[in-house]
Amino acid sequence: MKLDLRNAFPNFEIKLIENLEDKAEIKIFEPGEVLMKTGQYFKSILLIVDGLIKVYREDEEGQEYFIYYLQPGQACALSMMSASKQEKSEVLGKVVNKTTVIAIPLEYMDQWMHDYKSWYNFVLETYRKRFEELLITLDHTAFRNMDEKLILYLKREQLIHRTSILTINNTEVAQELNSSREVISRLMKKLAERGMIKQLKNQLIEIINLEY
Amino acid sequence: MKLDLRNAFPNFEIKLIENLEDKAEIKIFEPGEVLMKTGQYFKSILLIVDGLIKVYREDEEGQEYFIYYLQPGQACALSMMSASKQEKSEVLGKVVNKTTVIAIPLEYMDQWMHDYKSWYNFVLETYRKRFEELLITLDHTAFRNMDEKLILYLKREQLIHRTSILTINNTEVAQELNSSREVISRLMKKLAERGMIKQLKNQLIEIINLEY
DNA sequence: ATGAGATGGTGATTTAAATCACGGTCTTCA
DNA sequence: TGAAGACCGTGATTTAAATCACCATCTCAT
Repeated sequence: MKLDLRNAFPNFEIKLIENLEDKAEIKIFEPGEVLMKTGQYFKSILLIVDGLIKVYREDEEGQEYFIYYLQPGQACALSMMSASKQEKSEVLGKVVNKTTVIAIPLEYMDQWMHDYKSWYNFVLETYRKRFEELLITLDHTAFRNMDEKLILYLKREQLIHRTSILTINNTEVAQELNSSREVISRLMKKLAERGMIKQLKNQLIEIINLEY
Repeated sequence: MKLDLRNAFPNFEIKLIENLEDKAEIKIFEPGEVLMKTGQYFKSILLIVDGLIKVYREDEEGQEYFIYYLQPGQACALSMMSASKQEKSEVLGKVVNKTTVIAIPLEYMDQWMHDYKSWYNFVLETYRKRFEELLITLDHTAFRNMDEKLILYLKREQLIHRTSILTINNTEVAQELNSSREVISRLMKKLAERGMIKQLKNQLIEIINLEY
């Protein structure tokens, strides 16, 4: 099977792409599957070629708090950080859309950092991006009330799915925001009253305008 | 002035230490001073040789939410990540104890990654450590009630200062936990009732046992 | 078509936390 | 020494959110 790595990772050098095609194992995941589990050892670095991954932080009771998305051209930062030692995953990664990842044996991490400038830049950029996303998530969590968190959540969804019609399951949103279904239900109603969203049939909502 | 860099960074190669002594600018900060401001451009990578730094995330109203400490032998991860582009600081760093830092011009970052294995390891380890600390902070923020947050806060303080007698200012704790003085005051009283702490004179408390 | 299971809406109640209001106790320094 | 300023404690009230209770839909497989 031939992958279009150039498309997903346009900044990679030709040599690196060739090396990737040679060394990397291709894995396909279906929606709902788990890409990485909390506590699981990383055996390889994971690069997302296609699809969409949702990353969560879990607490002891199994509550799954949403932290960020991973998209094509991105990588699981934690799998990279574990390169040297045998480290466990600190997060849970669930497949949203059918996803193609390439898994690179950990030992190439350091070697390629040395050999390919584009890999070096990619790794540092990955760290920076994930760190910043985490800071933003922390902001939302620490400084915002639930109504604002919900609005920010909807904005993220709209942005990531590039559509103003979202399939939203209140129960799931509640879990991901560490709230409860009833609260989300009432807040959704308020957003609709404020004209920010329109509640359609089923589990569909239309985003009208999420700016206050 | 001669710095004991070997002591603060025991894993650095001799050559790297020599290079550091040559290239780095030494800066001394007094308690209360600001090491890095949110929005400020990084001109250099900051390594902590001695002292203690408290790092905060700020919201628009200037609320300062505590995220983690930086200690000798550690570095400001964000200053490293900004190495390539001109990036602004996302956090606020305040000096707790008189602190000595060495400031390294950004251009050496990439060069040394190439030249010194110990620098490479240090940078990756810094990223990993900060990322993990941020995840832990997020846990506390997302999953814990204020009483638990306070207990975790006190544990961190005890650990970092290596003493069971803490100088605690309720007003400040409230700000750092994004709560209010009154709430902290009442929770402290409860912790004292449960025998977990003892409230001494002034702003002193003694940690007895913070495990439930 | 119907009953099970998943989802959603909503009133009532409880709880955690924030806020208000006020008075007390230190420290300090002119 | 005594007034200002920085803390702290605590009752009362309000607010945001969680929880409880219950019923309404919707989906889907038999």
